[in-house]
Amino acid sequence: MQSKARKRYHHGSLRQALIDVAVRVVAKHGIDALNLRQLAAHAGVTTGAPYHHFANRKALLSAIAEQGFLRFEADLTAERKTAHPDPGARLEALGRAYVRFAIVCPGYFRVMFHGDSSSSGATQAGMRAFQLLHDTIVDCQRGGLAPAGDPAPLVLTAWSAVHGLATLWVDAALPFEGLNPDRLTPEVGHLLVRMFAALARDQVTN
Amino acid sequence: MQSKARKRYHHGSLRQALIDVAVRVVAKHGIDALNLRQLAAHAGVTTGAPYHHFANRKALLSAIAEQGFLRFEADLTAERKTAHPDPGARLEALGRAYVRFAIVCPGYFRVMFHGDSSSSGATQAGMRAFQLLHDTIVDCQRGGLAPAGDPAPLVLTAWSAVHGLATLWVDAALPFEGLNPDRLTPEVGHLLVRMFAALARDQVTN
DNA sequence: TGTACATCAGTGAACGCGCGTTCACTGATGTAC
DNA sequence: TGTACATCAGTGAACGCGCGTTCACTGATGTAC
Repeated sequence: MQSKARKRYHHGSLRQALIDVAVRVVAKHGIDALNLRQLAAHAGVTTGAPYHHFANRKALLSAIAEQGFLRFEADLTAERKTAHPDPGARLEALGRAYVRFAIVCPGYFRVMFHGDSSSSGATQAGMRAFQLLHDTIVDCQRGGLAPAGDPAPLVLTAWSAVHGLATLWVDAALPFEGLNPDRLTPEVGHLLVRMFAALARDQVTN
Repeated sequence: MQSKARKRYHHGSLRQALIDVAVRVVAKHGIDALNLRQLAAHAGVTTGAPYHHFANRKALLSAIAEQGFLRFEADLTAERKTAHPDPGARLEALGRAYVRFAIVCPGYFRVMFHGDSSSSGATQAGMRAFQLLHDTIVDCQRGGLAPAGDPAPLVLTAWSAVHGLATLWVDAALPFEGLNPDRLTPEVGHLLVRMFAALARDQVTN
């Protein structure tokens, strides 16, 4: 279909096509390697064409970040609608969705967190994703599955753990052999949830 | 002393001076903004001079990463030599040292984890730092301060949490108000250690 | 159903500059004798 | 203690190119009548 589409003078969906190619390039070679001329070439279009859709390189990155955050939020929100036996399971699913997003869409992930893009749409979607995690942890507290009190440290700990795991993965910065994150990722999520619950029980006992 | 030193034809320690300036630039404006000409200018030297110390830009980044990892390792190792009441306290101190390094030296931190530099010196220092965390967690297990069994998930969880916290901080990617990481960072470390211990007790009880 | 015209989204050539890198040179430093 | 010479670490000018960005243009599309 690409070969047919390429013949047409008007691309039809160049904006999204550019974003798609860009995400793939960033995933493979990092943000620095992103270059509008090659991008246009990959999309089968001349160098000037992208400027009908993005004011400049930075605007493209902003658009990618915004779309990334929206998809990210959608992934997490989908998890809320899935039936989970209890808030603990939901929390674990949220964490896994977070890491999964980074693994499946490393291009988006990189731009979202290193693109220096602070579009309001992006921050808002990021905030909503965070709120989801926050609410789930509060639900855990109510159900006795997380220690009572100020939820902020719990939220930050969970957020840091999944973000750290995702980041280490995407940056291939796990400088140690014998550790297989692919296998360990679910275990980490499960461990966190079990630890929340254990500390909650501990509090009740004391 | 800079003004005096600048008059001399030979700089004396240009190599380190360049690294120092580079780290400051990266801390402020990111790796992409690092540029050898400006760097030379900041160090009070002409454009060609850096090439007597670094083969090219990439070599400079590698040198920064390597030095960063060595300092990082030294920071963590120093914590091992400090007297701590128990392995749990040592683990907590290690975590705080990790995050502190990122906050104090964001320039090094960025290059270490995004510089695409994989010098063997750097990876080896990174491995030793990781080993330190690993050993401390095993000590916790022996002391009943962490759940028994395969330490790998515990290690990865702890590593992810501190790395995530550090990364979120350095990237200023904490997109939520009302959360003050400066205050919360020690709490996160403390929480993790307490959760390890709680889950350990839980295992004994069952 | 056809024609005129505005608008949109491409083309492709060119501008221009920032920045990595090179090179012939020169001043300073250290070492042999 | 002084002289000759090798070597190191600067200078400063220039090369060259990759890449963002612009611009006059042209082909396609949609809408009014």
